[in-house]
Amino acid sequence: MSLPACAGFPADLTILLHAAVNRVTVLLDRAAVEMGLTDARDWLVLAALDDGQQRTQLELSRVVCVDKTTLITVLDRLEKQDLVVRTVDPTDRRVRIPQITGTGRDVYATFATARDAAEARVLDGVDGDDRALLMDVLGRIASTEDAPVLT
Amino acid sequence: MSLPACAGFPADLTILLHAAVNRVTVLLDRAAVEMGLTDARDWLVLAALDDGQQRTQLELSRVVCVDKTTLITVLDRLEKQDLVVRTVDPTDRRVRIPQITGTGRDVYATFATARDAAEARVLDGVDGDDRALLMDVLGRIASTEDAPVLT
DNA sequence: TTGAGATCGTCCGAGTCCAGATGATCCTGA
DNA sequence: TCAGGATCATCTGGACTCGGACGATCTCAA
Repeated sequence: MSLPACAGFPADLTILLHAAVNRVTVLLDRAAVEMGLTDARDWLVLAALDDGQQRTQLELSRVVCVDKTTLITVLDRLEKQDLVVRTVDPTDRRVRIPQITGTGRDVYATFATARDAAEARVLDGVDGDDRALLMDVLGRIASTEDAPVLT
Repeated sequence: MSLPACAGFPADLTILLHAAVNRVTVLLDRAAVEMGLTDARDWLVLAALDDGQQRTQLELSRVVCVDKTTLITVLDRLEKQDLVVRTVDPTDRRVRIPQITGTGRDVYATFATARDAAEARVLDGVDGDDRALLMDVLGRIASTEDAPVLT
């Protein structure tokens, strides 16, 4: 998942986005392995579970943008480390409700501070207003509707 | 490579970046396959070659953030489609200099307009100043120095 | 109650990725 | 000239990814 640092070339939104995401991913992967997680996906899942909302595995896979079959291996791993448990929904025995455990919450909390530090470093020199704008625009990009047809 | 659209959850720089990059990747993958390219990497490579600069394969792999062994398969594919040729550096017979062909340039040009359209749609409602700022900040994130040590 | 169809999590297999090994070639110093 | 080491592209083995198939379970209409 980690890639070499991108050298600069023709600046275009997509290319810059890729480069930026690679940059933070490298930092966060490093922070993740330092606390026993193997991947960025691990803490993404923990982050999604940390809000306490009950989600089915399928919903979870959509939320964290991880393929449902890949999510299984992530959950298997996290469950083996006692960071997560799969509970059975009493009203529907098909579905599993993954939930974060106490230790999972602890691990995620310490990771979150490392993550915030990494993000702060990466945003060094960008003032508050610009940060807010950045987040806003990114959020808007992320949530643009799918084009009905692409001619 | 394509992922389901990300539902919104705790907004954090990394998560938003991932979501945004997924969003544009979905759009661009679609545009790419419509003109016979299989992947985002295909046009990334074409984009890098389009500036006419002579690069060794290793340099190219660094520029487009693609593993050198994976780049080989990408170049094989592009070469088979006559979009690219591998020339041998006359001064160093070890290295190959991949170069974009005329048809490669044509394909990339038409793709570039599709890409610009997709990006424009995604940035709809963001005015010029904010766009410039976005690109600037992304560029700065992408080019932050590697931390010497992470304590 | 029963049957058809939808939806869940999981499994399987073909395809892909990438760290490390390999062979070809270059460079440098003796 | 030549040996030793560096650097290039490529190959290879083992791990990972993900579309499609599967069994279990639910829902709803008859």
